[in-house]
Amino acid sequence: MDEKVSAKADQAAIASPRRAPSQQRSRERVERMLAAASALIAEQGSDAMRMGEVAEKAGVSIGSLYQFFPDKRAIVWALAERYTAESQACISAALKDVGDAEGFKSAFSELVDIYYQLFLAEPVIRDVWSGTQADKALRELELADSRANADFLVAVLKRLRPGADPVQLETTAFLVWQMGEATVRLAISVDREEGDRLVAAYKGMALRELVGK
Amino acid sequence: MDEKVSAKADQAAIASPRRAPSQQRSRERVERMLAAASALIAEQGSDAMRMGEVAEKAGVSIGSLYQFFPDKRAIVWALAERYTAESQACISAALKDVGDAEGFKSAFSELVDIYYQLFLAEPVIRDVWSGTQADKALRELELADSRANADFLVAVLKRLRPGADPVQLETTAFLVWQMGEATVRLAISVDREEGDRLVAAYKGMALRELVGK
DNA sequence: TTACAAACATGAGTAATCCTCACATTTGCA
DNA sequence: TGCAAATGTGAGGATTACTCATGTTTGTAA
Repeated sequence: MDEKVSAKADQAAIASPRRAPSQQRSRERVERMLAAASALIAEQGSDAMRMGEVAEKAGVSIGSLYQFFPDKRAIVWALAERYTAESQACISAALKDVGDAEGFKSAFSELVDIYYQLFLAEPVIRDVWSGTQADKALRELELADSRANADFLVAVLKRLRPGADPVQLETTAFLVWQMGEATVRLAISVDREEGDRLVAAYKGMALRELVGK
Repeated sequence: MDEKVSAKADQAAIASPRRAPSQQRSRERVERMLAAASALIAEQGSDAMRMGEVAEKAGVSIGSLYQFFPDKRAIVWALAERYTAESQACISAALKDVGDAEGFKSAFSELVDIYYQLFLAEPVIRDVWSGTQADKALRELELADSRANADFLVAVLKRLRPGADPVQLETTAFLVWQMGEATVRLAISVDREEGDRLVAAYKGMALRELVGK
């Protein structure tokens, strides 16, 4: 009972540590668990995902699941972290070699497309982020991720527009990036045609904002 | 069991109908239930809200709760619907008498401020919408709400820019409105100073997009 | 090879929680 | 006043996240 109380009091607490898999066998089993969770989330959403189903689909016992994941949220978190790392790598790669405004425009446009395709291909991503608002820890992971991504934008923009006010630049970049994430999430929940229009409209809006008309 | 299966199969199903309160006494009790739920959501979030607590706080039995709300989601839905109605009224009022571009600018700016204040003052609102992505029915309510609000914008913009392409206009208005909601939600989850900056940046961005530079 | 500790695996059981249902009480009205 | 419909109740059924006592496998040092 006292355990439950403390869990409530500190909702943002990171899941208490569990053994990390150190043997080949267990590493493979953990992979299977994550793959099973991913598939189930894609089917029904992370909320409807049942720990028993994850275990069954992964071919492990329920106890093994809890050997490596302290609770249900930790599984979602683990998947979220993977996508976060993936997206950051993708962004830094896309923006690394931008030299002028034209280069930025095409790099940014391509970046948005990649994101859009990623979300279209992996409905799990959206679902992994779905609990974002409800789960404080996930919300903060997402915010940190977004800031990190915006920082890439800021770094590039500072090169392109040396005279601009840094605070203004950071605010704009952060906002534009958040808008991009919101747009993509929105785009994949409407029909494809409208989604494409929305993404295109966002691109124009963002570019006007970031590099002027 | 078969009941459970059907519930899973149709996650978006609106909660099965329950008796609507027809007597004065029960109407008051339902109000108390919603007030209790609202207070609990403000404290701990809708996910942590316990039906037993709602009943206790409202001074009714658990059975009475289920007399009027088929399930937990229905309570959240009921609160969400109220805010939806409120916001629509607020928007239509703010945009009703807009005549020219200048009038639109100030009306829009004021509208955003009102929204921002509303979210700042009522953390329940954010929490009510927090499950939005996970809960299909809520997600669709939010989308419908957003479209309805964007339609107000479209109507005004058609008056201000008669020559513009209607599809383009609708896409932009819908996007800008969604961005606004995302901005406000973002703004209240960072510190006040940054939140203010983000909202201001959004206003500039949206107005440039909607009525040009 | 063998002994042994640490890592790993198991699944029946515990606790928390949503929701039902059989029965009691109150209200509006003929 | 009597009665049907509306409302009120809370113990208990059903589901599910998570634990733990116990058994099995693996790496390793003698």
